[in-house]
Amino acid sequence: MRVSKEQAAKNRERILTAASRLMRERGISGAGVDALTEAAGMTHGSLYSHFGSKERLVEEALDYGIADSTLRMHGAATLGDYISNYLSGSHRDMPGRGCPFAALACEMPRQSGAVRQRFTDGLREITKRLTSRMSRGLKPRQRYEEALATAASLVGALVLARAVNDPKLSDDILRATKSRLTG
Amino acid sequence: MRVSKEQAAKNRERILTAASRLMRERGISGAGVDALTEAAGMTHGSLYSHFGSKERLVEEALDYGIADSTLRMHGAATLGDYISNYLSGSHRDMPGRGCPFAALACEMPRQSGAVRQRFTDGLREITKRLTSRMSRGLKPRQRYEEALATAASLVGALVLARAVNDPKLSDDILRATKSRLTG
DNA sequence: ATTATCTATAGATCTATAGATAATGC
DNA sequence: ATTATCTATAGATCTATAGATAATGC
Repeated sequence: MRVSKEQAAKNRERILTAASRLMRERGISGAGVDALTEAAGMTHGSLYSHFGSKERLVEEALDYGIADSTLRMHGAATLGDYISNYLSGSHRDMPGRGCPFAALACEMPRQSGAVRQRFTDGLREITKRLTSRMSRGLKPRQRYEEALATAASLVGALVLARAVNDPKLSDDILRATKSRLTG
Repeated sequence: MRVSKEQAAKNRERILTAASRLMRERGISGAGVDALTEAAGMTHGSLYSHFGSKERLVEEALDYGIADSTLRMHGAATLGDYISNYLSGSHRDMPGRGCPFAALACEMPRQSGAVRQRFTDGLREITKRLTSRMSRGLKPRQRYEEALATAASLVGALVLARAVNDPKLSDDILRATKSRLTG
């Protein structure tokens, strides 16, 4: 049943990407070891040989999703583009490929120190990048605060837009926040 | 083992308040039937005689928490007071008695239609009350959008402030959002 | 010889149900 | 007679471990 080093590395990567996605879709506690490995085409045993425990997989998968998410912001031409994209219907409707901060924030208070640390470091990194895009007219401290407030608005809008049952209200939340931030 | 009608009503209420609190602290999926009834001083059997299923208890407990939360906003003298209170360290540190929207939003996408409906109705009600407190100078539609954007900011800030590991960053998130909304 | 993977299984825990118990309330 | 509560237990599901298997890579 053993596979080549190369194939094993690919399998590890597949567990990671599947975990990163499933966690955002079902929540960390909602993504079981079985579902995580099955989504990567394996049985749960291989999770333990690759990662040792679910908790350590969660740590790596969180980093994986955050890195992806940070890259995407780096890719946006302007802050307005990034905000528009973040608050779009397609982002709302694809949590598995979307912002891990919005998808996982609510569960963080109940996660291990190592997991929360990665979430915190990732948020700090995103904030730094947001800060650098804030109005040049402001003092550094003000730009930092603008960045934090913007991050909170974005996450709150996305989380609420996903939570409500009514598509019209959901769209309103996204649109209202967009015009608040860019208008 | 039977108790008086009066006592039974009290017991039902105690399960409700315990559920409303535990759900906010541990999440809906994290609050098991055993923990919920034990916190009310009973065994899990009584949950089923009072509510029929965990899902129906969740519906009622959500309403219970939302009603409480809405009352608290009604009690604030000004919008600024409400915002200050919402973004305080004590609110952040007491999720069990705090805003159910912030505590439960992330789990809503995976809840039953009935539960999401109550969440949605509750958010609409809060939004209506926020709208009525927005600047008189704006058109009704603008006031509604300001209210939605404010709600998103509040929820996002609280959720992120609870998620991060670093008390300083957590305070910064609350403070930055407060000055954005009131300053 | 090493090791990635699978199978089987342990031991918790979760929601739910059935039936017994015993006090209420007619 | 009704019913709130408890006990026992069913059946899923969850994380984790042990041991077997079989192919890799020295």
